[in-house]
Parts: sequence; C-alpha cells; structure tokens
Amino acid sequence: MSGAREMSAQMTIHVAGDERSVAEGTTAADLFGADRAVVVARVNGVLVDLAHAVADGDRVEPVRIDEPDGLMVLRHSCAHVLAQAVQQVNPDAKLGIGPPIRDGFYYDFDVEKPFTPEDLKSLEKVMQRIINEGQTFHRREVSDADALVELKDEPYKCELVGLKGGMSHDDEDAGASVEVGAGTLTIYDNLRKDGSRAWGDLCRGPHIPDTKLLGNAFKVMRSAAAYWRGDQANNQLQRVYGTAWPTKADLTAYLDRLAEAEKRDHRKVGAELDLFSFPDELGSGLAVFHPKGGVLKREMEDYVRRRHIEEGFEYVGTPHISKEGLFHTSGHLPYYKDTMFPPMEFEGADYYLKAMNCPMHNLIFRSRGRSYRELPLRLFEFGSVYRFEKSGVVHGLTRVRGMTQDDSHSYITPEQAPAEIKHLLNFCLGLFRDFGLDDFYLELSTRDDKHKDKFVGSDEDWQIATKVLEDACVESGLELVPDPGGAAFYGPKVSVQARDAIGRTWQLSTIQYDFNQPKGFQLEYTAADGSRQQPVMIHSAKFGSIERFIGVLTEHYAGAFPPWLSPVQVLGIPVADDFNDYLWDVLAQMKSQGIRVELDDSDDRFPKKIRNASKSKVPFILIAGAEDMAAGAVSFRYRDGSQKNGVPVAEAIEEVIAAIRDKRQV
RNA sequence: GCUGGAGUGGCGCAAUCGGUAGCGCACCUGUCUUGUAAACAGGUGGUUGCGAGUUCGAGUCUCGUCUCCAGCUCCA
Repeated sequence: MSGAREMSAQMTIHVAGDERSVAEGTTAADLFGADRAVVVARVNGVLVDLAHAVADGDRVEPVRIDEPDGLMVLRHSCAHVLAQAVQQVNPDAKLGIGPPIRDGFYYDFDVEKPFTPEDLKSLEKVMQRIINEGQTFHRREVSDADALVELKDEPYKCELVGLKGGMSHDDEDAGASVEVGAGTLTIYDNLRKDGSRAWGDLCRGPHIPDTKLLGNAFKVMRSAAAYWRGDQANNQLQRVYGTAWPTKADLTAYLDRLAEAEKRDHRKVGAELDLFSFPDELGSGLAVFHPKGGVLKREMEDYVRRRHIEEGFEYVGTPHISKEGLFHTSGHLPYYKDTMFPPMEFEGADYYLKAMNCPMHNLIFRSRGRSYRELPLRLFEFGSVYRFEKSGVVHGLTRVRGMTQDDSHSYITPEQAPAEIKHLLNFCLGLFRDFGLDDFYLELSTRDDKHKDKFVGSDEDWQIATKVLEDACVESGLELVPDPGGAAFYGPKVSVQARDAIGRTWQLSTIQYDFNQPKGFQLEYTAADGSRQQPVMIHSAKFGSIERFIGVLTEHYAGAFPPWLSPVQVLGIPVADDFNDYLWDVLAQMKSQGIRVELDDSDDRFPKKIRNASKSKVPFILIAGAEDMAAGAVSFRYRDGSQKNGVPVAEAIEEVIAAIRDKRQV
C-alpha cells in the first residue's frame, strides 16, 4: 500500500459521472468517506464496501444510507448485529441466513428453545450495546476449504458453502445468495475499537463501515419458525425479524405505519361497523355478512354483474357440488385434491364441493354444438367455491375456505386470445378504478420447469400460452413482475396487483390461459370451413373473490366507504325530538329515490348522536333544528367534521344523489 | 400442516402466591332532550373456548382438543 503511494501511480476513474484522476490504492472511503450518509459504493454497478480499493477505469458512485440499496445494506448489517447478539447470549445457537427484506431484515437460528418475547427484548439491549461499541465490518476472502474449517461449528453455513455454484433459483429466493455469492467466499469480521475480533459471519456483503450507523433506529419485531431453505421437508429454524432505518424518525414513522395498518384491519373494522363476522360455530375460514355488510356485498355484486353483461358476458348459474368424475376430467382431483374438501358419499357416488367453477362452465359450453360465430363465448357467474385451506393460512376475509368468485370463462379461438386477454385486462382495471383503486402492477406466473409434474400440458403449449399473456402484459404498459413457478396446474396466469391507500399491495384479478381443460372436456366448435376445432379458454376472476375484495376495500377506505357503497348513506340527526318528523320527511324523500337512509330518533342527546354517527362513518350526516326547519333546509355534517348549514332540501337531495351516481368519495 | 403466542358477558380489558370473577362501552328500564365526538340513575347479562386431570379448592397448574394471532409453507 505505502509502496503504491510512493510510486504515486495515478489512475483514471469516473466518480458519480465525473472523470477523476486518483492515486492507485484509493478506496471508496477515500472518495466518499467524509459524508457519513454514504455507506457503500457502487463500482461498475456492483455494491462494495467503502474499504474497497478502486481500479483504473472503474465507474464509482456513492450509495447513501437512505436510498434503496443503502437501506438493504443497513438492514443486512443490522441482521449481523442481531446474530452476534444471539450468539453472545447463546453460543450454541447455529446460524442460518440473515438477509434484508422489505422494511427490515431477519436472521434464522437453530436454537434449543424458541425465543420468548422477553428474549427478544433483551436481544435488543445486547444489540444496542454492540452498536454503541462502534464495531467495524471487515471483509476477508477465504477458500472453500478454509471456510469449512473455520465454520466447522456452523452446519448450515457449511451447507451453503457446499451449495455455492450449484445454487438454484429457490435458494436465491430464500435469501441464501446473501451469504454466498457465485465467486470467492468471504467472511465479514466485526472488530472492536481495540482491533479485537468480536464476531464473524460467512457473508457476501457488502456492509456499512461500522455499527454506529445503526444508531437507535432499529427494533427487534418478532420471532417465528421458518423452514431451512424454505423447504417444508427441512428443519424448522427460529427466525427473528427486525427493522432498521437511517434515523429514529424514520423508525417511528414506520411503526406509525404499522399502527395505521392495524387500525384499518378489516377484521377489526368489520366488527366495529357490524359488517361481517366469523362465527366459531361455522368453522374456520367461513364468514357471515351482517345486514350492513350485506348491503356492501350486494352493491358490489349488482354493479359487477351489470358491468360483465355490458362487456359481453352471459350470466350463468351452477351448483356447489358435483360427482367426482367431473373433477377428474378437469384435472382438479389429480392436481388439486389437497385443496378440496373430502368427498361425501351417497347413492354410490362421491360428491365433492367445488373448488373452481370452470368444470361446470365447460359443461354449459358442451351442452350443444357450438359455432365459431358464437366465439368469444363468455360465461360468468358469482360462483361459490370451497377450498380446504390449511389451518394456519386462513385469515379474515382475505384467505377463507368458502368464497364467492366473480368468475368467468371466455371460450375463444387461439387467434382471438391476444385481443380477449387485453379486453379482460382493461375490464379489470376499469372495475378497480370504479371502486377507487388506481395504482396497479401485473405479475406473470409461469411454470416451474424443474417441477413439471405439478403442471399438465406440453412444453409447446406452455410456451405459446405464456407468450400470449406476456405480450398482453407488455402492451398494457403496466409494471410487470415475473413469478416463476406460480402458475396454475393447467396454465400460466397474469394477476393484477393493486396498491391501497397506505401503499400495501393485494392480489386481485387473475387471468389464466388454459389449453388443458378444453382438451380434457373435448370442447369443440365448428369452424367456418366446417371442421371441428378446439377452443382455448381464458379463466378470469376480476376481484378474485368477493370476500377478499370486501376485506381489501374495508382496509383501503378504513371503513369510510364512498357513498355508493356505504351501507347507510345518509343518517339524520334531529337537534331535538321536536324535529324528528321534519327530518324524517326529508329522509323519506331521499329514500323514495333509492338512497339508504336512517334516522337517529333514539333517546340519546344531540352530541352523543353526533359521536355515534361519526364512529359509524356514514358519509352524510343530515341535521335539522329550528333554523333549518324554518328555512325548509337541512345541514350537512361530513366525515371530516366540516359543516354546511341551511341547505335547501332539494339541493341536499341532489348533492347526495350526485355523489352516489358519480361513485365519488366524500 | 409446522413453530411460537393467546382465548375471561356483544366489544375492549382487570383479577397478587391457586381461595369461588370485576370495570368501561354496548344493551334494557326510568328521568332527561334545542346546534356538532359520551346527560344522569338503576338494571340484565359470564359453567372464564371445550373436555379431562391435579387439588380441600382451578380463570390461574398439567394434558388433549377447537378457535384466533404472528410467521413459515401454500394461495383467490
């Protein structure tokens, strides 16, 4: 190093776009170290430690702690501090992997006893001490053989060393790539101020220069079990989740966001607003809709049904159960049996609750000869399906065992596929906008080529289907995220993901290209030349499930639904009993025009009625007292607490009607 | 399904070392009722999720089971 300096050989590099001449041996820290907010560098597109020495011709950019890559590194380094803390408290804990994730990080450990909430609290204290020590991260290259010797007490790390090179995509997904990259193995040592080694971990890096940067803007969140390398067949490790941010204020803001999400939780809001419940007596994952939730559900269904018909769908109806043969033909019993409820046997046949509507729609298609002139033939219904979801995954309305799909099947010629998919995609997006969601991206789920046994159909069929879907996605201009291995057993799918009011994403629509069921059901139509041809079918559920969508909307609006969906649209509150009749007369006029109204004629005093009304989140509170009555008027109180007094009755009615008609939020 | 946590009136919570279940809201009754987030008084309601066990005695300890929560694995 000093030799190089003496020679003072110069080299040319590009720093954040500017060409600069620097001495050989210059590190990223030399270039950016003065700014503590710069935590790592990007050299020729690759993230490296600040201690990394740049080479002639390198393109070097600073990476700040608050940009996405910087946050990932910060969180990854925090995961190391957590692991150090765990091994300090429990030297027998074996290390799994510890990657950064969205908003935080986790680290997996093999420990005798799972972590208790108290353990997590004390771990946080130990972490804080490590951070306050100002330990520095140092990268050290090791050979595979040396690594295996050094890590002889870390069986999981050794396994990762053995995997290096032959790493599969699954492992990358599971975060293993954070520990070992494709190239030389590296170990990161944490050194104390006096230069002694506090801890070390097999890791690809890079890391922040020192632990001080973590400050007090981190938190250990929770622990849970996780399978080693994400495989149910492997050991369960104890995973500790944490979060880390550039500043304490960022951490607080994040915790506030979590609190906001909790406040919006549809299970909580649904109970508060008397929308739906999940009676134990029914069984797990089965919801009942109360009158107010019933209004919401009916409004949605009525609108969605009408829109389907306008878009060229035909409304059909099918039963909830069927003899097993049907689900053999469709492929569900061979490929999907675990997710179906066990059969009930009677009259010598096994009957299954349906998990999908498509087989029954196929029977409708097949009920008579079909002409090419009928295509696209689009069958649609609100189909009740039942799925035997594993007990641990059932969750509110978003993951249930009994649900209503707004399910349709388009029977088309292969040539019609691109146009039909585009049509469906636009239809879905339009529906979401009507419901107040307007931020989307697409996910393309394809077959996992390594597990072909989970999917039916030839390579060629899959290739064609995938290409058609992908083209439609690209053409939509929306962001497209690949999801390898996520396809249905009978074909690839596109799903529409929507972001809600607080930025969370939900999977809603799915559009699936299916060449298998037409084969299985021997569907055919007569082409123009008189030949018999096999149609392609496109499955599409716009909201996925009505139940889930109600859950999503409840959280999106935090229960304050736009007037057209609100169970009660106008709630009348008289200033005193004497105005009950006058106010009811106004409400009755609204009611006769289809507006959902209620009058609070309870014995409560006026302020209490206002409070109750506010908590119920009705969009329009209508107030009438002596002044209003004298003027033939009413007063509005809106959800934000604002007020509009002395509105002539006719005007008030028009205001409410317009808001409902325009599907406006108020 | 797996790991951990938790189930106490409709909802939110309390109950010390194991000593026989209490509060607020809601609900019911009565007296009230005049302009923007809680009038006052009284009252009803619980086999502490369910079933065993330990104990003189179990909300509390043990086992089983069901349900919920967090995550894993899956998925609309």
